[in-house]
Amino acid sequence: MASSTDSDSALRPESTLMKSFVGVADIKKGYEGVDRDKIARTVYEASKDSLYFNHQQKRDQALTEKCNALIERKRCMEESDTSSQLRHADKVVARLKDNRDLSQSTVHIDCDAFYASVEQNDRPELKDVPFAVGDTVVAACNYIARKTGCRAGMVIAVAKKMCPNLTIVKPNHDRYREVMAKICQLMQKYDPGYEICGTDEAYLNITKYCGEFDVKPWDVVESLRKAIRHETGIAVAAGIAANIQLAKISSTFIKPDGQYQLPSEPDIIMAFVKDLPVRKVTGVGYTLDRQLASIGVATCEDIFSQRQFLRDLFGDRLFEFLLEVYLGCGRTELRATLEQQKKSASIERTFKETSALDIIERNLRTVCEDVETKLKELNRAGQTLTVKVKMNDFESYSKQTKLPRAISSAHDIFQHSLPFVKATLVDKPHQVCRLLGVRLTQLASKDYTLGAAFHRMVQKSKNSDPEYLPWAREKGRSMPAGKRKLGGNVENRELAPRKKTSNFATKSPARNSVATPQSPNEMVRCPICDQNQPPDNVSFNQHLDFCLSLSEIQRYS
DNA sequence: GCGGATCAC
DNA sequence: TATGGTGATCCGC
Repeated sequence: MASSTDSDSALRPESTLMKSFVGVADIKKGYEGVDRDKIARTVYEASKDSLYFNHQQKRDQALTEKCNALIERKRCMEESDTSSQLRHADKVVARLKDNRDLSQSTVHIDCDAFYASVEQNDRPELKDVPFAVGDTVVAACNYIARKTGCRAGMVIAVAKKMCPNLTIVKPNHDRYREVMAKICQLMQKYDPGYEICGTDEAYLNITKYCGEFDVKPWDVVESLRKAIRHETGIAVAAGIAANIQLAKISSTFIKPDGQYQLPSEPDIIMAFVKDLPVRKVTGVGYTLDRQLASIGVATCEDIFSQRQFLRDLFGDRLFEFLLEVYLGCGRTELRATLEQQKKSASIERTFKETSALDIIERNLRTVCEDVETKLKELNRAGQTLTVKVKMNDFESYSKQTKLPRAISSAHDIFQHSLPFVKATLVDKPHQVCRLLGVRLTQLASKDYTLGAAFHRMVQKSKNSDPEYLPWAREKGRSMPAGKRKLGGNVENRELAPRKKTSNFATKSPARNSVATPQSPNEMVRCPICDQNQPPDNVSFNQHLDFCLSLSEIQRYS
């Protein structure tokens, strides 16, 4: 194992490290006939002395060890009796077969080299030159560039080495969103419950549409593709199959342009999947592919022949997933994009490496402000905070904490994040920081956060009883000047600016001073503002915090 | 609940 | 001239 780090063996074209440099060029369209060794060598030469290389090497070695452990465990199993595992696997196969639903028509739409296509349409002069869209890292490149080995994920400096006359185009995300919105508009006609996946892919279930208008899936997809082509100039590949996993594979079959329909018959599906490399299946990435390969699973058919080992080696979830892959099972219900609600909001940013605390603090503050902006757009606040710090050596550390209540202001996020960042820096004294990230999860509707409660109260006081606010009642004051605009805004904005109200949310007053109601159906009267409140613990305590802090605001305004 | 990993795009 | 950002999920503890 240790010998795998020897420089000569690592340099061999077949070494796993070199394979990792080839990256997605291994499986993507446009790289047929491209010299993979050349890609690997160029990447290697360009990065061999960097800290990034060391990190990659470390990861590669860890994965190699994991694979060796799998091989060893499989050998142990082979020496013992695996008949019960085999029986179990067959039982699961039978169950999955029984539950298989082949009645639906699902479609996968895949925009060809999306960013590159959009740019090429907007700037015809790019048509005949190799170019890549990206900013330090290639996000997408056209087919001319792919021929030279340029690929997504490659550092632009390296891509230029592979392709000296490569033109670089800065990404224009607003424009891509605009084009995608147009495409969505067209898809809506066939399935309003369509599901967007990333920036350039989508799934549809057109079963209902086909039934209603008595049309064939093939024809529906043909007109959809034509419409997209006509309206946006983008070529799309489409796969039609019984579920979205199969539809996706089908579309990559026909890429970059065209459509492919996989008949919904068990035998045909199984034959279609049989020789497919598992790496082509969504959900099987680089690492899982290597682990599977180490125990003799390269194609979907191999999953079946090794089925008695998979549960012990990979766990229940993965075991069942793999059997589904073998059978060609998949999802047919879509998660409608229009109704989907986000589960997290995060920002992470790489910057010029530094160990200066003041700069790091400034960067953290910026990150927190951007998270605040994002939460505002979602009208959400998050109760679980995750802070991430990546060091110079590309090792990253994260800390997750569940907060006593949901937060959303940059100030609050910053206050909670800073201690962890500081602790990490102290922990790794010789290291330099290169990235900071902040994520909020457990997103709660902003209706139950302080800012929104404030907003509602202001609305109420404006619309009905001007004497409603406690401080107004007591002292006859109007709204603090800085907050006045809140009342008139359409969107639920959070309290801003921060300065005057800094202890509004940070210093949280005693939260457990009042007994909470027992009966779930009764409203409960707040002892401070005298208004009825919803009876559940969480929102009641939040309301209480809020009312208590109003007196603070009053003091400072 | 927490931390690390993986995966997709 | 030098390795991204966002969101989701899973595993093991």
